[in-house]
Amino acid sequence: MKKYSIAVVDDHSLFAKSLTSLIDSFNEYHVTLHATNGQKFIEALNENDMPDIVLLDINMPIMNGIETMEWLKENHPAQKAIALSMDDSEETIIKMLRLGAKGYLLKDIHPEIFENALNDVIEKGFYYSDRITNKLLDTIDKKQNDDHGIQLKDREIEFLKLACTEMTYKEIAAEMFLSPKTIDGYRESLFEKLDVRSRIGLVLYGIKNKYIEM
Amino acid sequence: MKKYSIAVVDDHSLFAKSLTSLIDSFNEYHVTLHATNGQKFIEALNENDMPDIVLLDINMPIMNGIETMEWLKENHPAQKAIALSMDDSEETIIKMLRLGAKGYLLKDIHPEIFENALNDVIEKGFYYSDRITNKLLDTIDKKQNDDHGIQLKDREIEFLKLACTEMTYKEIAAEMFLSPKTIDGYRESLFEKLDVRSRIGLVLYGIKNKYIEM
DNA sequence: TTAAAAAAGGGGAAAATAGCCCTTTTAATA
DNA sequence: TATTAAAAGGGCTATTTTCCCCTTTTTTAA
Repeated sequence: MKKYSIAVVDDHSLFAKSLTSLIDSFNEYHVTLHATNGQKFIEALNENDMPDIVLLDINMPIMNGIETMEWLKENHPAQKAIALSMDDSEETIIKMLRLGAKGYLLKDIHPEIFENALNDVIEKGFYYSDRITNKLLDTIDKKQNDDHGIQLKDREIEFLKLACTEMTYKEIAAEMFLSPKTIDGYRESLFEKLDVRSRIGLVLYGIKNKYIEM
Repeated sequence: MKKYSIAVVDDHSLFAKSLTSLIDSFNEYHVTLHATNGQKFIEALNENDMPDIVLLDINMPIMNGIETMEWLKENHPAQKAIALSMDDSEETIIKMLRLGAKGYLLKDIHPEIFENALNDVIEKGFYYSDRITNKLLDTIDKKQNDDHGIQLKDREIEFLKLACTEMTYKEIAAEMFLSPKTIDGYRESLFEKLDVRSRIGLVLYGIKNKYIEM
């Protein structure tokens, strides 16, 4: 019986190695490739012998899971990949699924369910857990209007960055060569767009989404 | 040859199971006990047959690694335990080592080094990695700077955390069962202490100094 | 035990922030 | 070119934040 081949792309060596042991203990699977980031994964790929499933961690140095998924979509659109992450933020999940991930597993999943997930992806082409589905439903409720993700314009981003400092809006207006009233417009429109109710909310959003470095 | 026994205490089932596979593949070690939190670990312990090493995750529901370590120190002071965590915050490391952990491993450690660490703990009684040592040195530097200034009291920290949300001060006062005027006192005193001029400054300070997780 | 300090609370006012509805200017494109 | 959408700006008001100076209560330490 031919075993299905799995590639493990994860920078947490201990986890990756351990996961490999586990997968190799399954009857129908074995790990044929291991890389610590997307870049190394791509370099190690043999175009003529692609793995049946790629297990892709999201947070990795150099080339992360999202970038790797983008590359896969571009270069090997038929490649099956499952995102495997600690990160259950809606935004990340959506990004990965949009890019064609066949499933999104949280790292605290039970080993038996993990094996089921592999089976499902091989047999049915996808695996979506309850938890991920619920996360998505939450997201739909929260922001059904911006279904292509929140795109901030350059000028808005500039304002957001300044709003994340101790400057008053008046000072920000001077800095941006705009009237305080215009700044007030940016503020209102961002409050609406980002679903926050105070400047603190802007700051938290800015930091969470890496518009400002700490 | 007798194998050394290892207990794995970790709520991330997939990781725990995988790690078990890995350890069982080592010549000198095998996993004899697995629990998903400290409570279950303690219940499962056989007083007459303690494991040679306990691998203890920090972040777990119900009873976390620190609490479990406290219990071990109290009840089995000779028990060897290694903290195993994603969390490389100085505070946590220090807490665990003070409680008698024989080592502190980050989950992205290399499998070979992991085996070495187990060997060291068995043979020498401890294992400290470069990275952890450096973290501790960093902390010593920081503490020295803090000495003539910034150490926040519990109640101040509680306030700071709430100030880093979209709550108004009035709402924070209600949350902390204090008068808004008292909250105003905390605010003024923190502004002074942290050298900031607006609530935004508090938020930035709180995030920079990891009083709140993002 | 008593003095000092820290924590809790208050009055009042100026500045900043937030919410709503509106007009003018500029840019985009059909 | 005419139409439209977006960007910039204004007026007004309510709430929140910030600041300064003050009293009472509780803890801490000499």
